[in-house]
Amino acid sequence: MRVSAKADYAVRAAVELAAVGEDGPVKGERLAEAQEIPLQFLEHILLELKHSGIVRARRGAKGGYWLARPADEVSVADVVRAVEGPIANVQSQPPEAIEYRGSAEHLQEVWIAVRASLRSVLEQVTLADLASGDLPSIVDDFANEPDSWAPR
Amino acid sequence: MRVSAKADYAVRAAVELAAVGEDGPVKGERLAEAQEIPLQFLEHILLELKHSGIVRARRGAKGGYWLARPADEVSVADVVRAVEGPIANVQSQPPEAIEYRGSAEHLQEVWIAVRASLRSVLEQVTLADLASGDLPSIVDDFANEPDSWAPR
DNA sequence: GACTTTCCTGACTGCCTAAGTCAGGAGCGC
DNA sequence: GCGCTCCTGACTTAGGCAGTCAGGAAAGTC
Repeated sequence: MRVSAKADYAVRAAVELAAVGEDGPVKGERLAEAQEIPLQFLEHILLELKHSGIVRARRGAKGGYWLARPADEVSVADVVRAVEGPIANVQSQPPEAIEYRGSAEHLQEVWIAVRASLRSVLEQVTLADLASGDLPSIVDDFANEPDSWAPR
Repeated sequence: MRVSAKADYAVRAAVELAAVGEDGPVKGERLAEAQEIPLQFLEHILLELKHSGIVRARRGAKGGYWLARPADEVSVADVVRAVEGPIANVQSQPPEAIEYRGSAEHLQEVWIAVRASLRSVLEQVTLADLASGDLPSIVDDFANEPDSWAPR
């Protein structure tokens, strides 16, 4: 139930690209500096983002990275899945594939609900939302509840 | 963003205890068989549950484990936290402790919302709910949406 | 066409966690 | 005191996480 450094980095780099917009390719070094991410590690991440079609790249002078699609068509879930694989797996299996015995029978529905609730946030928020700071209401609602900020 | 085997086992064992109710202590071996969990591993897990006050135990003949509190006062979140630690940490830090620079500034609110949405499910569901199969509406609502069952 | 720049890729590392197993010790009830 | 059951630490094996290193391949520049 934790978010890896890789996923965090990937989203931050993608938002940075969204913020730059159409102003030509951005080189890895600049992304790394802007978000304080180790350059070599970031390049591996950007490669994965490229392989899953979220980002494009060109080499050489004037080269760099840019978003393959408009920023409002890329969700945080897309980015996280690209580097971490399926969201909310249980024991490396998707929740719908698990069978529970006896009194734990209904646990499956709980894991399904967990995954759905994660999706309801991550699939709603786009890179454009993040770059503009104008977040969807579901995020605002949760974030405005003081209890959400309490550690536990 | 995945649920460990340990957390899954812990919840299943706890539900089993909830289902048995007041009928005296249940031995580890029986829990292990009922839920098909490796016995030795399960005993380590039960020990952790004991240390965090969710379960009690007695040794010797007629010994075994039972819930320390009524089943409707123990949430799935309690059990998961007991074995996995804080839910939804980012890079091993709670989301409220992270500072983001530049265009990623609002990412913090997204992680906060992610955690809050997880809590809204996991803290709502109790062991009693699971044992009876009568799940809270938030779980039902998510589980009844066909899209929630689609892999992705 | 050489040179520089930037991405692309695989191999490697060190550390940590996950998912267990093994062996023995300690308390409880009879 | 004997058997049962929990309790605990040490150990293992595999794999993932978070990077680093070294070199190669395309794109643009002079």
